[in-house]
Amino acid sequence: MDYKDTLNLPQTDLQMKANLPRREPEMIKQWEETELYTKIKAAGKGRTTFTLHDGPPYANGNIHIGHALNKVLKDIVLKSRFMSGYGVDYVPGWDCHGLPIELQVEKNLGKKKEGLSKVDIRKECRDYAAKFVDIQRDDFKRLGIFGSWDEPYLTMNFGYQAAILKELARVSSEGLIYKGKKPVHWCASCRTALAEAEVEHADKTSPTVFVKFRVTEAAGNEKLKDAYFVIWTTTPWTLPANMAIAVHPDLEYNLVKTPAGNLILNKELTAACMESFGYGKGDYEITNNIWKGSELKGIVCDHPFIDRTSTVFNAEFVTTEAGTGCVHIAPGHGQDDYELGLANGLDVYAPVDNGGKFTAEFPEFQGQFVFKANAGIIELLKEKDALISEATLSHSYPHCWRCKRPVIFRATAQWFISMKELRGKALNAIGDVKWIPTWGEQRIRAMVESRPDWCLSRQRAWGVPIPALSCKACSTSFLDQELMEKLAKDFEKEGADIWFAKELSELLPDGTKCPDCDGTDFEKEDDILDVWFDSGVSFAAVLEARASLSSPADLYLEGSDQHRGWFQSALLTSVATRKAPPYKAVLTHGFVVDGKGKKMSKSTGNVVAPQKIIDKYGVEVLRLWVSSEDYRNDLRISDEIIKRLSEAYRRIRNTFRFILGNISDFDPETQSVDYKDLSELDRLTLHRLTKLTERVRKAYDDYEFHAIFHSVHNFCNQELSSFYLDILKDRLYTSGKDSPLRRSAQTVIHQVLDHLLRLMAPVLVFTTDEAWKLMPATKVESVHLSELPEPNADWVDDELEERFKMLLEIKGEASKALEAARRDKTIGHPLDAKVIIAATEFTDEDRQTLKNSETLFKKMLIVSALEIKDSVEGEDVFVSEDIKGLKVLVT
RNA sequence: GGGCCUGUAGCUCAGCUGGUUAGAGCACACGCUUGAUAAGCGUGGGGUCGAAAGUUCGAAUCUUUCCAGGCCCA
Repeated sequence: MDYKDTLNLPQTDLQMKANLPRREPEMIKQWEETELYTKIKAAGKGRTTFTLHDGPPYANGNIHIGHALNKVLKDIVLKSRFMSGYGVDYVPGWDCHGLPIELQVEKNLGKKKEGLSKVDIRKECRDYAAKFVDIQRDDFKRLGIFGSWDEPYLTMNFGYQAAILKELARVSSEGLIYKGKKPVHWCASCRTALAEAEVEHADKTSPTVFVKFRVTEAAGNEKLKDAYFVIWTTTPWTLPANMAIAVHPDLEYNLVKTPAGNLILNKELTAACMESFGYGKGDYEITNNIWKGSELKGIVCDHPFIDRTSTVFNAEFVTTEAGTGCVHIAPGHGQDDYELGLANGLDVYAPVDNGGKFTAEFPEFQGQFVFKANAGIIELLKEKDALISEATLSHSYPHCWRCKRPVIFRATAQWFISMKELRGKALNAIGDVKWIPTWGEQRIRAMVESRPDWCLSRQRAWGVPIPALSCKACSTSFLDQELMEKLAKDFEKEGADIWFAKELSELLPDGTKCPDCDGTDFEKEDDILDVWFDSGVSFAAVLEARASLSSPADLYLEGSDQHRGWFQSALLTSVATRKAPPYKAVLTHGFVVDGKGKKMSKSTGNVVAPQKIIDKYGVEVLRLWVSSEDYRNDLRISDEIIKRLSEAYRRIRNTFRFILGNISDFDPETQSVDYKDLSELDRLTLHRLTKLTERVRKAYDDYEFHAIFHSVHNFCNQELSSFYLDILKDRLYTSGKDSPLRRSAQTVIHQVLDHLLRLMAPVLVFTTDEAWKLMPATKVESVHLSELPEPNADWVDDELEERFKMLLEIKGEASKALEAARRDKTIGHPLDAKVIIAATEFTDEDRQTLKNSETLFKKMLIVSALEIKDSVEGEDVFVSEDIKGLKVLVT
């Protein structure tokens, strides 16, 4: 008879090789077939709900590693919250409207799009978005994420579109919406506004002019009287819209006597300007009159050719890179100009029409195309003796992506949400929210404090219309409350397309009147809403609309870029309409960067695709990566990191496997050994398991997921593999199958595995469930329907822990002695060794403790014999350096 | 250029309100084992805490500057 056959060797169906890429999809299928998620939802009924509201990704393109990170974090949160006793439902969402989809659709259509109506385009966009929702949904499900995948929320659903309009009406009824002007990129040939994404930069040749503005009110500064501020511009055609001059408050400006008069210029730029003006050394004189920009503020000049003044303001954006350090400001034709104008109450003036031609507001040039008018403007400047010099310049200039023609910057009418009243309320609301990490509060606070009014309107096709009316009689443009409310009901049934498809007469409630002139004849306006408004109001469209969710949400969880995105759009719309934030807590994570901490980009070629990791290692390893990193900072990913993680995964899996193999003949119901009958070593393990459970549960509660991975990984290595389990092997393999020694070991490792599986289930969704199903006598069909283990107070034994501390320290020293003996070839396997330990200088108490532990200590060292003596002598004695008076002899 | 954030061994992380020779796991090297074996065990080397200056009796831990990097703006 083979001696081997008498051993109780491990037996289990949990394979050492996980084969995750193949197994995971099978398990997902199995979960679907057994309707696991339905059961989770059902189990949560009647419990306190925990609502994590999903921020909708944009329905365009395949998922990248950032999506995977975000979704896995959410999944870990919800699984752990469910297992902590909350009712949860993960309702995934998609952001479906907006420019990127519309652009892509137009690109795909190519020439075919000529002749297509807005409604046709919208249909194409809807199909396109739906396609990517499907693609992304499959990818997300593959990540092992549980959720209501069959009932996601899509911002293009009719119900959602209706909700958007209802919320718009609600914001409007609060009196927060107004129509104003704002400069946008405008293509005069396509007669449309362009978004940033539609603008391409290319070289263009422009005329450049130096223009002088005569000072008329010197603010008490005599030296400046009749002097001239000189500005430089590459767009002479914007001069009719000049409203001001900007100087930098901290730069120095000097007065220069020249043939063209006394000129005020930035000091550093003076020499270069004189050269540009064609003045030789003797032609000008730089005076000692120097002012800081801040001292020039408030000076008033005359516009060179229009009967209007132009005031000097301070602006930080003024640079000395080119020009004169004095900047021509036309709030209707530039972003900086616009903001400066807004801050100082300047008119957003742009006397240019949709075709890029001057309007009747500037009669001298009415009907002239702006770029053609440049020459005429320059002539006019000459006539008025305002031109100092002119030249041409080739520079990078924005062009229309479609017609490739240069675009202009032009103020157009737009709808806004005013921040005037809202800002203070939003800032207050920020204080009511828990921000994780805490600095998130400072970040969003600073952004809300400084953000301009929210521009709601977009001149595009794919979105929810802003159903504004324009009165044919008096040209007043307005939002009608009744119309919006009626329309919202219609959207619910037929979708937002009807605004574009139907005649106004079919949509308008009876008796609609112009608020200004009581007129009854209107035109539809066809601006659509900024998509940030769409997703912003998801608390209304989703949380308030679904029974399984609650509002405000318990948590929003997104990347830190959303402080300026969704967190803000949701906050503003919610505060505007509900007087309260839409979330109780906001958690942000960093961005995924490469192994060196650099951002990923196609051009750098350092992009890590989740699909590649999944195919090679499995989702489980990707999830482990998410859980191993401190997501509050940026998260690094590289081949090395993933390789390390896959090794860590194997270690954890092997621990599961070893325990499973050794409890295959164990029935915890009938064969468990009482705690009081367990050995000290067993109880020490239960004590430490309890500590681990406490730590891990706290980490879940506090969203400190990386602490979970590190704690569990350490536990598997330190406590189990290299200590407890290593010692246990002898007991498990050689004791009688039903002996108390073996059963007590099984009692403990069964508990250990039961705890570990449940503690890790939110992270290692596949492996824990696979192992769970192989556990003896599990009553719950899936680990995901179980609960996180409670720390068992009866298992805590700090005194025991303290006692073992000394033994473990001595064990470390004994290991060194064994290692030395092994090196000398005195021994091979420790089980061949006999060890004598002498505690010569120990206190009597410690020596007694040690002597009492002789048997235990022999097991801990896994040696054939062990003796504790008062002294030991000989050449081969190992004398400890770390523990005074400790000697070890190995024979 | 501005706001916010980050920078501890090859990798991922600890290191509490400043206080003994900076820790863990993994990886690496060497060895043992072949009764967790595409496994297990042991021992060991490795960082002065991004850099500099400062505050302090004393700093990885506080301050300033600089460098590198990230997000959001300009």
